[in-house]
Amino acid sequence: MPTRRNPSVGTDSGSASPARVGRPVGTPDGDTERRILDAAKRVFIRRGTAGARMQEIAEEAEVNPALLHYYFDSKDGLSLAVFREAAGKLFPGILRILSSDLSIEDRVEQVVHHYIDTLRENPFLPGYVLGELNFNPARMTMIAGQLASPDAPLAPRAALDRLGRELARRAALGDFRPMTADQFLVNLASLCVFPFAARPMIGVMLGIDDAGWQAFLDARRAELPRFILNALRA
Amino acid sequence: MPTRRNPSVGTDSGSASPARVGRPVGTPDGDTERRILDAAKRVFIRRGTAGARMQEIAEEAEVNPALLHYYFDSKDGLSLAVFREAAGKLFPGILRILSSDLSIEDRVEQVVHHYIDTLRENPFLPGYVLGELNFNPARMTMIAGQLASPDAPLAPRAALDRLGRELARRAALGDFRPMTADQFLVNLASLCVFPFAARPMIGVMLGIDDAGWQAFLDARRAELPRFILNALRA
DNA sequence: GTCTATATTCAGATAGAC
DNA sequence: GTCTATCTGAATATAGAC
Repeated sequence: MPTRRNPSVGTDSGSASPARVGRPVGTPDGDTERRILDAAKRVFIRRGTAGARMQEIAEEAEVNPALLHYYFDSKDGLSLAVFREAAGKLFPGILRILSSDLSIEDRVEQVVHHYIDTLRENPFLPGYVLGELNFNPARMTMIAGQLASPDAPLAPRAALDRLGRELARRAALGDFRPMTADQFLVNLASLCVFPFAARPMIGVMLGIDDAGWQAFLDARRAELPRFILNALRA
Repeated sequence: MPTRRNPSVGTDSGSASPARVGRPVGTPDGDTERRILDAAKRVFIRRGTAGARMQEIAEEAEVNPALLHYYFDSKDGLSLAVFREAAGKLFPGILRILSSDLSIEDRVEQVVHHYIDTLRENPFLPGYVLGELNFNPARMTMIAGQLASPDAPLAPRAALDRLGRELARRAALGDFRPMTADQFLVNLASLCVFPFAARPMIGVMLGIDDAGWQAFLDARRAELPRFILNALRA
């Protein structure tokens, strides 16, 4: 039975320079736990949780398969660690920006730019997270606590209520048409995230290749804030 | 080796009333092939393609597990049949409406109502199709031919070009801000489809239960057309 | 067309040496 | 901490009787 069951992923403050004896040739002596997690991220995102194989992860991490269990106990444990990291990239950003003191106009632009920029670098994140949540909705409540982080000091509901008051204030001023914070958030997330989740579908429907996709994203990044603010306008 | 490898799913014009001998008690003598496909749809959508088990499908269809192979050869064959049907519910509708001769305004409203109404009845469809396409993008090209059906006489690209000309005409009239048909289509699909794919996430973020979700959809169905048309307005 | 029984393959997990 | 060797269970698939 393994001894070191993974307590909770993160920057392990462990022993600085481990013995080099027995380490396979050609393998950089980086933190094994980290290497496994990074490989797992790639494989889980590529194949989905159910489709991923521990074997493939071990190969991609260039470690012995048994080590996955040493560090993460089970496939389920590993997949949870991966999901935590993935969700951590997707959720806190928008909440932080929407909770800020910027004008609604600036918040919209920042959200759009934030999402398009980060998802461009992690294009498969939305598909993975959405898929995972569909097949295993409990995962969402598991990470709910993580949503209100030091990064995003407000819990979602509190942040949304505050946003709703601001929207109502601007509506009273005659700037905006009335809209609940809930619909506003969903509209924003839909327009930013969906295109990435639907990338393969869009590619075929629009008949575009990778270059066309990048151009499409460039245009979208520039146009979307105006589109949203125009929709909001009274 | 099975004899009857499934040629192509559909209303099988097969022998009307099969012999009742040997049929398990309590089982309605409906078309077995159809029963399998319906059960498979439910299971694949619930668990994802990789997570689904032939065993579970057989139980849900109340047929002997070996029959799945008799009718559909392999798990892969069955999953393809399921995906075809699912995609057939998701794609042709929007293309048909967008290709129609209605005003842009009416087309937008019809698309919104069409999607919210059909997805309400099949809430897991988007998550399943998007997930499947993410892990197996080739499936999209496999069904590309199906997109231009008798239902939607135009191929996607042709339909979009026509739509683009109409948008340009209305922009020239000063009705709309300029927008490509590509962005227009993605905006529309995002706002209609994403909320269903993200249902579990939204439930937690907004802190709503099933009743709250239905109310949210009611509001959305009513507001979304105006939101979109307002965004489009010059 | 439907069933029982079984072959085969493979994945996740563990024991125990080093 | 890392390795080899192996167990165990499960899942897809097929053979062949009826």
